[in-house]
Amino acid sequence: MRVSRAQAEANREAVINAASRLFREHGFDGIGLKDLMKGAGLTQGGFYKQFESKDDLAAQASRRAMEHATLRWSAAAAASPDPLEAVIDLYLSPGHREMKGEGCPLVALGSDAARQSEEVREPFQDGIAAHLEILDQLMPAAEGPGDHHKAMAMLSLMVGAVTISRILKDEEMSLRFLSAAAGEVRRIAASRE
Amino acid sequence: MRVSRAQAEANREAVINAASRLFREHGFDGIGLKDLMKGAGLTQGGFYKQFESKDDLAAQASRRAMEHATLRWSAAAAASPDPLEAVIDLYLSPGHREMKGEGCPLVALGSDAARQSEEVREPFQDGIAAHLEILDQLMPAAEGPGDHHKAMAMLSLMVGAVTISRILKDEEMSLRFLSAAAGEVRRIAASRE
DNA sequence: AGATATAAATGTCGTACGTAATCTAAATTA
DNA sequence: TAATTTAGATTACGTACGACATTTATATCT
Repeated sequence: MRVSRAQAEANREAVINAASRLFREHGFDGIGLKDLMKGAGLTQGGFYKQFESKDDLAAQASRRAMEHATLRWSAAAAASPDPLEAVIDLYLSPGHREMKGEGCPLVALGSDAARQSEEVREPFQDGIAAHLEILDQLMPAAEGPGDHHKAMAMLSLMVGAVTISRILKDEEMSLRFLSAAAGEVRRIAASRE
Repeated sequence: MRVSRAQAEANREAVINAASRLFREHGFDGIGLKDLMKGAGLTQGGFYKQFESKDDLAAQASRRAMEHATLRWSAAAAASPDPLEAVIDLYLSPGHREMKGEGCPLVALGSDAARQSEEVREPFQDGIAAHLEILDQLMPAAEGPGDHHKAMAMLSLMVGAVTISRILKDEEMSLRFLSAAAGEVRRIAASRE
């Protein structure tokens, strides 16, 4: 049964949103079209009326996820008198570690993404660039334009730490990775040059 | 057709070695039993005589991969007058970035590993601990016993940087992530306290 | 030589992605 | 408004491949 154009558009959005969560939870290869569509309350059949392929959906869902992550960072930064500390608290926290489906896509899908097509990697690249811009604005001494040396190290450190903290079974060790990373992120931000 | 006990053991080793490479190249869900066995020159039929399940093989292949990675670090460190620099050169290099199948399992499978069973995560945890020990020995001022604060930050930074550098399509940006990470790893190692 | 262990072949059953036919209601046109 | 066209959604299907089990033949070991 056909639905209104507006409804169809809403359905498409729902599929992208569901996929952006489900891919993060199960990996790109860990979930099929049937369950992706079911996650949006639809059936598999209509999929190819909305998307070219699973890869196409993966690219759109990745973009959505990266944009949400960027927004979370800038919202947290804007809402706090100490923006850098707000981002650190948000990201290097046990809460974020548990948010596999809603957390940072670089953590949930980073090693997966490296194996994907260029269409899927592109939104990751754009999101990474956006994260670097935010990090640069959080630092006291602005860097040279387009340098991003410190921001790159901070982002790498944060992504690596949460990734490792999700692997570890040892809860204490997992938490120590997060706080060690938090300490060094602060140090990098504060360092001059 | 049966083969000698020694041959059977060699076959099992070959499967584990092939799997440790193939899982890193394709992800745990990205390759099936048939191709894993073919990678060792065998057919699928004999699989369950050698392994309990795919998960069992994933755990053994992950352990093999992490142990190899640990050995590569200590070998590089032992062979150089500047051990820390040797590890940095080995790890934060374009060469390692391209070695998806033979490189660090934390980079190739990090976000995958976080979704796996405890049997698979355990070898990752053991390998992470071994890496921390090596890093601590590379630093001028030894840390308090069992602290590993700086080593944790260094490992997180290195893993995150190579992961991100593999995602990026922009070659220059990818290289800058690696050298930014190298610079900050040196800085962390040199920092006192 | 006989018992046994093992690799290979084959089978099962579920699910993967993608396609096609069908249905229904919205959109378009007259 | 009524007739026609178009398009979103559903069910069903096809082919391939997923993990895992069973059977078969043969080479090794007692």
